[in-house]
Amino acid sequence: MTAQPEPVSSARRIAAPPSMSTLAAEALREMVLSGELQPGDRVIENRLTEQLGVSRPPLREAMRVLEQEGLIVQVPRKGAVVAPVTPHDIYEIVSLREEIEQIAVRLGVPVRSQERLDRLREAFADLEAAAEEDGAPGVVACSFAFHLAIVGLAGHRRLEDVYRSLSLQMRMCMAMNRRARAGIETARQDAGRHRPLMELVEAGDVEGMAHTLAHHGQRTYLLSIEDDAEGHSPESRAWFARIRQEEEEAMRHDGHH
Amino acid sequence: MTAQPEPVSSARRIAAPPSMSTLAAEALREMVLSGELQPGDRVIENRLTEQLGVSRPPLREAMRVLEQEGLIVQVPRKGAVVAPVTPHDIYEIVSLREEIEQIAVRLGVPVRSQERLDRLREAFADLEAAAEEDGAPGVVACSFAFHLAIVGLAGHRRLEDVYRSLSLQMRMCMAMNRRARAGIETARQDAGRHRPLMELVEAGDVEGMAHTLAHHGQRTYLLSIEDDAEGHSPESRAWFARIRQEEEEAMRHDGHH
DNA sequence: GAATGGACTATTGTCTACAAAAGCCAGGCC
DNA sequence: GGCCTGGCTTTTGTAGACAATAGTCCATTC
Repeated sequence: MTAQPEPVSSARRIAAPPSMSTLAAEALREMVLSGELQPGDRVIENRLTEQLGVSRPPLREAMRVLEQEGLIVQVPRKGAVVAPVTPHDIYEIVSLREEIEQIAVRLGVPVRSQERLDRLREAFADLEAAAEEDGAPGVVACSFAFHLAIVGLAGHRRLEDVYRSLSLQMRMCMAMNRRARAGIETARQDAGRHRPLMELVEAGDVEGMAHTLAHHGQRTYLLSIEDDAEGHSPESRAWFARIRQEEEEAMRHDGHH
Repeated sequence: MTAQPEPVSSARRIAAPPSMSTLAAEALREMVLSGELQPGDRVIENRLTEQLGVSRPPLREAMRVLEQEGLIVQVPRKGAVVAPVTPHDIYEIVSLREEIEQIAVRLGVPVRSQERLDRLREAFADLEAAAEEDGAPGVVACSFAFHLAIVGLAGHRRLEDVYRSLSLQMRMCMAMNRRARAGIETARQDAGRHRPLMELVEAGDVEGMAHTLAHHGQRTYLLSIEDDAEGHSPESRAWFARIRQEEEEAMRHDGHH
């Protein structure tokens, strides 16, 4: 308490020196999310080391992280592939993601933490800016960031981590080539729905939030998937049927108004 | 078909050749769960390599996995420590764990998948056997396995993975020396409460399951923590207060009956 | 006597090299 | 002609060594 030998405390916090393994993880993640690597593609270690300019050990650590995030799967002596996604997987990802949103608004909206609200407002501003300027995939990232900030209202790190992981997986699904257009289109449609969400947050309307999120736009992208008969489970089939019905009802409602 | 140089085809499926990194992860996880390593303890790589008999690269991969599981935290150039747990962390772990149980029974109990029910019955049998035979920590592991099997009814891999991770963190908390006794004691108390749960599952009573799980015994162990003023957040404080009140009410109810 | 500077040690981050297993292709045998 | 079998290639798993950084301790100085 007598003397602090290091007065560089305020700027220090931000400057975290990123290790090679962390950088490799980010790069690999980006490759998956951008669609450069598609579900089912093999992930060869040697191939990537020269591509990313790192050695194999850090790359392997990065792959272990991606595996935990659900973006790739590793089979012990056979190698790794980008996680294939079946309709059942879509069901798991989206249903759990919605459940977590519900939990988060229930926990977080009533608290009204200024710090977290500011973070959300910032994400909202970014989203609106991105929606106006470029019609590019930047909107997708901002949309996910906005939703993440909503979940962040709860101040529940573990809840947020799970949500982040699921969002990554959902983005990976959207990057599958045949769906890509639908994904971006969905994001554009959603852009208009974010303002009502923001207003509900400001008003502290938990019920409204829960209801709006449950019928939020990112679902519409699911309708492009249903046809695939392969990889359905009984649960996923029933769930898709329910979603489709709800969406049709919502669209009919929109048409009538 | 002429001659099988390796007639071990049926047993093969089970015998997945575990790599050193996997073994290291299991060993390290066991050290944390048993309390040999306690929250806050530093995890030195060299120290562990000679202890576990593996080299550093696989050990580092193992640590990355444990980090994702929430059992250790790594700071870039400073090293790793066993994840410290504050009351707020306890709040996060237990509250999310309960939410997931609720989701799981809602999704899983009505399905009545024979395969998953058999798995649950097996876990229940193991638990009862362990409860009768040894009064040791084997009961704790079986109790967690039983709960995991309940969540498994949903057939929702991602839900199950999150639950598994949270259970590991909860076991780690229980391994903190001052709470250890309370943890095991709790497990013993719980043993008697598992049969009703099992019966509700067999009866397909979703509401009953949800209610019983919400007031299930593993909460009682939380009462031994509340005093710690350090590391509370507003959310955790309110939550602990609510739990304590509910538990007192339940105990009073038990006393009156 | 206390604070500051520097050197040292301990520890992490990374790379190259080696060993083993799995898949593949060609050649031979039935 | 088809299938097995042998070796070869590719790829993964692991080890040991080197480089760089952060923390620590001691000596020196005010």
